[in-house]
Amino acid sequence: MITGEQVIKFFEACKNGRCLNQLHSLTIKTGFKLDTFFAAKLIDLYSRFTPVETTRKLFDETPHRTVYIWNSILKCYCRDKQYKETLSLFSHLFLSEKPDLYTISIVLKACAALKALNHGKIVHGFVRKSAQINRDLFVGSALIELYSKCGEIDDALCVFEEIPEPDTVLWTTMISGYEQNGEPIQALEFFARMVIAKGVLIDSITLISVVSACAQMFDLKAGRSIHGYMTRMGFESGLSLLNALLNLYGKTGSIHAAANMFEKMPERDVISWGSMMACYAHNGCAREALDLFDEMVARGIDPNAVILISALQACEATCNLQGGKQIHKLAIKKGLDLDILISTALIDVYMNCFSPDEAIEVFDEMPERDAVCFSAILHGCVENGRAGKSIGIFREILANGFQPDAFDVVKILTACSELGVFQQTSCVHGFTIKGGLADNSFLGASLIESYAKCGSLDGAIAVFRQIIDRDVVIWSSMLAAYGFHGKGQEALQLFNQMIKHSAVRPNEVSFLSILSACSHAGLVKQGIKIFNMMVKDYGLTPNSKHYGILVDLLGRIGELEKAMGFIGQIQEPVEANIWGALLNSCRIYQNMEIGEIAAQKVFDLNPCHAGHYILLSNMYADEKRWDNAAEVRKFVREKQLKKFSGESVIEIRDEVCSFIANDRSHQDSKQILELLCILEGR
DNA sequence: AGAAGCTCAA
Repeated sequence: MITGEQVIKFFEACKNGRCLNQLHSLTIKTGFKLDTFFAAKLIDLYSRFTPVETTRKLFDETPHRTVYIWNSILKCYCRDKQYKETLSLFSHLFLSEKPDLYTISIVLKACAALKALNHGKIVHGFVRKSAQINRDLFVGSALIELYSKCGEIDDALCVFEEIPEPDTVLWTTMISGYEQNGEPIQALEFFARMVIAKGVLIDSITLISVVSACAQMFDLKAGRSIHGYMTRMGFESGLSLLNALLNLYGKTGSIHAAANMFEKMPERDVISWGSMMACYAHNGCAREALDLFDEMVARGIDPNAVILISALQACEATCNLQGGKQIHKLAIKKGLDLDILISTALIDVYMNCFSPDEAIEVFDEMPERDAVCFSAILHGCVENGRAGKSIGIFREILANGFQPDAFDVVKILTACSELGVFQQTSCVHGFTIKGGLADNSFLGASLIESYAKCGSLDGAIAVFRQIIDRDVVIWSSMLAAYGFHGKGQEALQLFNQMIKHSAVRPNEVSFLSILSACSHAGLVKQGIKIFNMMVKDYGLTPNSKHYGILVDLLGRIGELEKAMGFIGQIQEPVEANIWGALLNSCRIYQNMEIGEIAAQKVFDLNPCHAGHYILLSNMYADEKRWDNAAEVRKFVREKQLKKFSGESVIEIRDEVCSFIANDRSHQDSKQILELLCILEGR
């Protein structure tokens, strides 16, 4: 017969899990009936050292189950993150046994992890009925955790306030609750309360949350003073705490402080490496982030999803497609490629590296999608000239019940403008009104631009008129809208209305719009007057785009030398099209001298643009310098330069057709007519 | 008899 004392000794020996099998076989061999104490001990040991299934088997074989035994199996499932199973077992337990403090704290933990607030509230109700459970600190901390994980931090505070003498863990749970719920100021205020509270010790876990709160606020000053406090109180060690500090310095852009800390750390884990990488990646040192990633892998540290995301962001920032692809492969190898955050990071990398097809492939394979990844693919498609695809994505966003934000709508309007699709623009307009986004000024400006670019000046005017509170962005976009349509006089009228009858002061963009409108409409004198107004009356500094238009305007009235003089004043690198505009004017006024200078500049800046060579060739021809003309044309032939063709778009029902407006346009029109016939026949 | 709070991305 085995004595109780022997059993206890055996359990002591089993604490490392090694003698577990012997213990179990002993129970079977000796025919020792599992009394409840013994069974409970055994299940508890099994739950620590064996897979859940094995423990479950033992549990199922145990005939008489005490609360202690139930608790062991509940803890086992909870530790294995099988929270739903934990709750389902709890409901079974409830039928036969009365849960104790320990049961309740496990169940509350499962509710918190599942964010099952209603379920948790029922358990809370049960807690309140028992005075003993209600004053238990462990249950209290589980309740606070439940409410704070479910975003109900006020309810968490209510629980906390009811506890007469909260201990360090309870205080810390509250502080971290505020921090996790994006309320770092309250977290620090709570910490201040904790510091002056009597008889409560602050430990390193408390400080982790406090430091994180400082990091969340990007408050280096507060962080430094906490660091100072830590030094005074002797909290200079602890990996997690050092990691939190590393993150603080990283978030506040103190690269040196972070790198210094990282170097001096006695030990580092994945989080240390991840924090340091994120610090580099977010502070414009993407190269260093990737170097660190390589070093980490070389040292045999296994990168997790967070690390891969940081590495992908570093690739994105440096347009490192090769690196991105390598990390993609690694993610596939680790089975992380379908993770929603990894997939989103991959989409961002591919889109930023001008590889929309790869990004779309990643997107198509995602098993589940959230609003963030939809935005990523939408923005990426628009940026990469996949306007048609982006409209499909936008429909998918709506079909999946996600609410696009103003940024998404601005992007989709860019796509509409690019395609020139009036009906789509009009639909999106309707959506902005329904979605309550009509107040957004950037969205209003996008709508104006979109309508104008889709050929509906009336639509643009209607949007403009409906906006009561017009800011400079709205005014500028309306000026630009008149400009697109060659309505120079209307643009000038609007500009006068803006500067005389509104409180809005035109900025650089407004001037660019009005100057461009003048240029398109051939209002040369007015344009030059407005340019002078911009510099003298408004004290704004023109950039190369403003100068470009001025050069064009001066060129039109033959002030070629003056125009060239202005080009000399441009501070930034001069774009090819500015010299191109001057070259064009030189042809009109037959000024070969300046024309040759402009041509040389334009060829240097953009050697592949056939149109500029043809222009020069025509100038030589005008002067009857046939040899020079032929020479230029021969050059174009030899280099196989082609003139870019203009492209037109029409919208038939919901099909978008584009055709190229060159000598083949006849064929294209025929195709469109055929398409029309098919559609009509439907 | 058995127990709690935390750090890297988004």
